[in-house]
Amino acid sequence: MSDAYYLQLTEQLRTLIDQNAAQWKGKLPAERPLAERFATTRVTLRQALSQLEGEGLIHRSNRRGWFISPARLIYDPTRDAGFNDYVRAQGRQPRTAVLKLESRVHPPAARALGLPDDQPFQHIRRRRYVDDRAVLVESLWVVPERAPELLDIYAGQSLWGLLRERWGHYLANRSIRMVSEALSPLDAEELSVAPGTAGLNINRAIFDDQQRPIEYDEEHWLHDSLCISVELSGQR
Amino acid sequence: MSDAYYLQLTEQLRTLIDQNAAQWKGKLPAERPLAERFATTRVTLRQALSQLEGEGLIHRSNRRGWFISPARLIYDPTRDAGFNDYVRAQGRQPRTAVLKLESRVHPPAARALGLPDDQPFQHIRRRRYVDDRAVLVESLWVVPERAPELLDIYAGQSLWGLLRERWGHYLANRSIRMVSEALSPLDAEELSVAPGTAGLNINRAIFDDQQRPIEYDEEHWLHDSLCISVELSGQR
DNA sequence: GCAAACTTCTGGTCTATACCAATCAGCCAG
DNA sequence: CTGGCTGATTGGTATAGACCAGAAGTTTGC
Repeated sequence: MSDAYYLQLTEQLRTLIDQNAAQWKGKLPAERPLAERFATTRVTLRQALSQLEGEGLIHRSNRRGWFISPARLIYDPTRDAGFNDYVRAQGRQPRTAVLKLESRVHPPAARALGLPDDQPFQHIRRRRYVDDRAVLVESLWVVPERAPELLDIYAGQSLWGLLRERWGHYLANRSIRMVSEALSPLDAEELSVAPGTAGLNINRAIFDDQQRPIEYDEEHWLHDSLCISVELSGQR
Repeated sequence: MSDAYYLQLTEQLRTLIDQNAAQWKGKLPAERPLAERFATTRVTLRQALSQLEGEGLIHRSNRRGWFISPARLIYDPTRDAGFNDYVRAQGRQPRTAVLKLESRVHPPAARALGLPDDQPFQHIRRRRYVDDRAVLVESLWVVPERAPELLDIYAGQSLWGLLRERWGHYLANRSIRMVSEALSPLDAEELSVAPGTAGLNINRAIFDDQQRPIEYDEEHWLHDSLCISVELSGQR
């Protein structure tokens, strides 16, 4: 094979990680020892590590080092099962941190819901974890008339559950958009990753069964932490 | 701002590209002149370019240089409108190249369709273009009983159209899986991009209205060339 | 007039080295 | 035992220079 050295390195690292995952407890050795071990420079080593990062095998957090990525979370954005149920059903531990609660305008949400640009929303920003790893940040923009006093009540529970139980909203129609992205500096910081880390942006506009707008949802996921899965029946 | 220089560079390049897109006709100047212009090294410049690549603003092809990426294709993997219709409806020019026609086993397809591992399939591999840019490669694995002589007939047209018109199959149930990935060396080569380029892997298992397996589909897209969009109604 | 051969340009890869800032582990004082 | 300080470690960033192989453009030769 006349492949580039960093590609060979990628393969060697892959098997090395595979073999030593248990004893390393999820964290790779430091870059300098690793580079020395393979008789190369950190630059080339990092190129190889970045490959594995792109595949979703490893990731880095802050400046703390390289970590082995857990299995992807299987996620169906078309269903309204709550995040918590989802994660637990896959034998993982969910957690949510509320970052912000405020009332504000947000033209992108307004447009997606067919409302005027100056429409105010109740804005909830939260960060979600799986097994103590932050995997996404999201902003929820809820139409105030549909859920009065939401901001006073909300404390991290399932929003869709709340909408259903307290205000009797059934989320019937939704329009979903998914785009790969590079995380913005803000999103990256809130997820403790480097700016520009690969991410997946999922936006949802949700209406009730009478086509009334309920909420707009902007999610920013780490690219390696989810596997989108949709089951459909009926001809389309 | 105390940001890293390469992040400032990213911003400067962004505006530079924005202003000169027309006169450059989609192709950026070579790396060396660009690096000199910003009084830095190619290494740092490439770091900035890679950021913009991650955002989907620019891409590179082969060793020919950096190019400005066109708008993303809006794509609904749950509908069975053909690729050609799709692309044309968005004012773009579709094209398909057939890379391979053969009969072979493929355990992943078999498993997804609930068939034994040694089940043979009719395998079609094709590359698809939008406005002469290769944006995806895909492998289709069709159950032979459902479409006899497919390999003799097939010449690049819409497969789903063929299945419907010639064999009367209505594709009723499907299970779709989407995962971000790094393109494999093979996929990367067929798309004329560097190995490990960011991609999006979309797999579909498709059944008819009697739950009989029809085909399995593995698509590998360039990450910057599509925007997934799904419209749903009815509670789920 | 056209195809083959050659040259130049360009991105892809790699080495060696250096400095900074965040992190972490260990020490020390209260 | 706790909280703050400190120094070593580590990832992130950057410079400077080099070589290779593929792509593109130009010249040559029939």
